[in-house]
Amino acid sequence: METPIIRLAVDAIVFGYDPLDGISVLLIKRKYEPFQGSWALPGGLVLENESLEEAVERELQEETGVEVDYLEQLYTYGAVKRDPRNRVVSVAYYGLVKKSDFQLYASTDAEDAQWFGWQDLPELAFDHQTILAEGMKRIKAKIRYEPIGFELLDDKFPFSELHKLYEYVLGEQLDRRNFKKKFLQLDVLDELKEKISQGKGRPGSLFTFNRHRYFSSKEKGINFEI
Amino acid sequence: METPIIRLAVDAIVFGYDPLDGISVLLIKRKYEPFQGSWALPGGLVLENESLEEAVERELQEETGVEVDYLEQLYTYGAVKRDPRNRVVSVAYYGLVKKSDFQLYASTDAEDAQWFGWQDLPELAFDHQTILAEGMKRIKAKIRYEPIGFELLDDKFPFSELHKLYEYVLGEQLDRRNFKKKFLQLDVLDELKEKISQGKGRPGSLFTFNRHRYFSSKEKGINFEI
DNA sequence: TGTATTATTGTAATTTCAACACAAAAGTTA
DNA sequence: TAACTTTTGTGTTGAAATTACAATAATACA
Repeated sequence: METPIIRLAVDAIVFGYDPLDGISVLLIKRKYEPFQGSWALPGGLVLENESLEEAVERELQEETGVEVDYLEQLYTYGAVKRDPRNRVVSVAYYGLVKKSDFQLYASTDAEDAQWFGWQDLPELAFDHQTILAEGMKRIKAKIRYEPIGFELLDDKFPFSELHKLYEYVLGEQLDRRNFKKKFLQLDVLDELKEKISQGKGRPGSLFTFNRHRYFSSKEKGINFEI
Repeated sequence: METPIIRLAVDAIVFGYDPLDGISVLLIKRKYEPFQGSWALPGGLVLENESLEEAVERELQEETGVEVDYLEQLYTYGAVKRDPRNRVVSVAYYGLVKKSDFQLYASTDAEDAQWFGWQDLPELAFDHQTILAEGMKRIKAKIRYEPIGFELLDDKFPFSELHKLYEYVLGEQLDRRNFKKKFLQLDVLDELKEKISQGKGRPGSLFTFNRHRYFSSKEKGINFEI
């Protein structure tokens, strides 16, 4: 029997955050058929001598100029007819970035690259709608038991920023006082002496995420949960 | 640029259960190089006109004669050198079966197929050790928030069986009374009039899992959690 | 200087949960 | 057939976590 010809691709959901607009998703406008002119997740074929993660990073760099701080595998989509022309199996990843860190540009296979508010997404090519829906589900679940939120914030941040981020991601209101109490109990934040004034109002202390304490308490089997 | 040649495979972790031995894993002994004679997860290359799930089911049937009741994707392994000879990316799945439902047989690419107690596993070929470790982690997490345990029990079962199963999978003691209280609160079990006597002791009622009630409460956003 | 705005801290009421005790219904023993 | 062992069924309780809610402090701005 001949080796079957199956092409292997990666697709990436990049969640970007900034304190004003909340969570956005990075999409590209396709330059070629199929689905020419449609919006789609960035991605492309995996090369023979690169790992899946390397493929994602390369494609993101080529198509949009973005480098992710955090990347995790989501799911692999293998329906026979998901690509109308060839058999393409795609491994989907999702990544997190601070939106302000990048200036988008489009090149190679993309005609355009743009952020879309996650309440306000266009129709997508292929089965990318499904992939994205799954990704949104995953990040909502994940942020409750892994401290991935810090990938989206500056190194030092006032508590209100963290609070706002969680409300954006989970799409619900969280009592400010209880949220803070709960989070501080996890003992993974350091409060700095510095205060920051954001416009008017009483200035808040800045906090940093203490990775070291997080990992050592994780080793001890204490698990993060919000 | 030429289309890269990457082979796509599937591997399956099959967890089998019976009330005496607890959880076991189905392994095959490899007939051919590489890793000839080693134990490995059942699996093989995906054909051009079948989905990933179909590939898993076909390979399991061919190599071991087992049909799974429940199948779920685990993770995709794509390190460049995970197969010493060619570039093979493998999508790993895990499945659940009642061990008593099958008589194992080996054929095609397998020299032998056998159940191994999950405390008592041999060395495995390729990166299958890693895959299996991930699978065990996943099932432990999953059984706490999805009612997958019922795939491993008979249609009607005394409560003690369910309790024992959870203790096997989680590897820890669970207070019988609290476990039962918690489980009944989920309101997905029906208690039958029938009793069953298992040796000595007071006979217990038989229960069944009410799929319908489970799915409709899931739709309402009520989530299962033990 | 007063007012609007945001941050910080506290506490009482409620809910949840783990630990435990005991009764009921069988088989086992003598 | 009575005493004992094993297993199931049901309930109680105290500690801990969660929730709801309000008063005070520190700044910007007019």
